[in-house]
Amino acid sequence: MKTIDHFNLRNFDLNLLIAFDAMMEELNVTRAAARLKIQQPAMSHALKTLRMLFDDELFVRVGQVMKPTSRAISLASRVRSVLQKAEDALSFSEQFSPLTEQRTFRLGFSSELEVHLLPELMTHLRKVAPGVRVIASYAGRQNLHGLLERGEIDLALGCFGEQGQWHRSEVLFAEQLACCFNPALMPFSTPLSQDDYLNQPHALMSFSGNLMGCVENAFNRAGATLNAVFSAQNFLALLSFAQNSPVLVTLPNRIARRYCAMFGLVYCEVPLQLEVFPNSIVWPVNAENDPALEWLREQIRAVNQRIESADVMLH
DNA sequence: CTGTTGCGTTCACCGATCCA
DNA sequence: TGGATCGGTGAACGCAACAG
Repeated sequence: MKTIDHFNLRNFDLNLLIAFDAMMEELNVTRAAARLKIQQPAMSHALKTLRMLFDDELFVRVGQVMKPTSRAISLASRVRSVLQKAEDALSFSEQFSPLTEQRTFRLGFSSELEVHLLPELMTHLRKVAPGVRVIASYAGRQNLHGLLERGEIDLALGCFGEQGQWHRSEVLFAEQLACCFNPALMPFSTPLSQDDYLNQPHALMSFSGNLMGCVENAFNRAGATLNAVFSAQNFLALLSFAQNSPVLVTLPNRIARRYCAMFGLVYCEVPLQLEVFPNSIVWPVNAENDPALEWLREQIRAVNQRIESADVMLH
């Protein structure tokens, strides 16, 4: 194994590498300083020291951004690799022991997964890890990154779209859309025809403050336009609405299957070729090697698998 | 206990650049 | 062209750690 020159490293403030990495991320001294929770002059001093040590400007101002020099660009990946290894080494802990461990996990859920997966996950965790506690909160596309970045949640579950560079994700399952309606108010036979589906007023789940929410693009790509008259974040409001009104509710397949009958609604598939919506587990990259979170992800996968098998048996 | 050192902060000021 | 914004620099100061 190659030996480490401790004397040389002792004379190099490793915080400078963190400053360098922050500068590469932000390309702005003030924002890089804010990222490190120091003031801009301190960041400026750090940059000055880095310039002296590497004998290169590293970042030159071009207009409103600090453009990295070729030397900075070539250093970037090596610096990131060093920091990643340091973080991995420091975050390493003993193997997680579910039977004895006392730990509180903070999980962010999209609203449908909170209802559909969380109860079964909790039932499972109570059996296999009695010392584990869970604080669940809402996580959506808009607030996911902030929640993970600020460490307010350990991981998130839901349909979130693209992930940032500092996050890792794995697809848990691919969700399709389904629809349901009150047969007493809408006397359609199932499966629904495309015309019947498209010509009726619709109610959908939306977290973005508009009527169609994140499914809008999927319908656009399928060349379909829905007459959306109502959207809500909570699917119970949609089902309750459809119970009393002649309206088609389009919502995630799993939710539709499980809750339609409770509201006296008929379940059917959406008569369109729509893309699927991947529901993922998302966690910050710095928790990559946390054995407790690794264990938890495994439990989530197992519980999800069980739910999927039960759904298949039922339908 | 005291002086030294290192680091970060606030403050002030300057220069470069952007934009209305 | 002047105001706004941003980065760079230096002085003064506070604080904590450390050595003697």
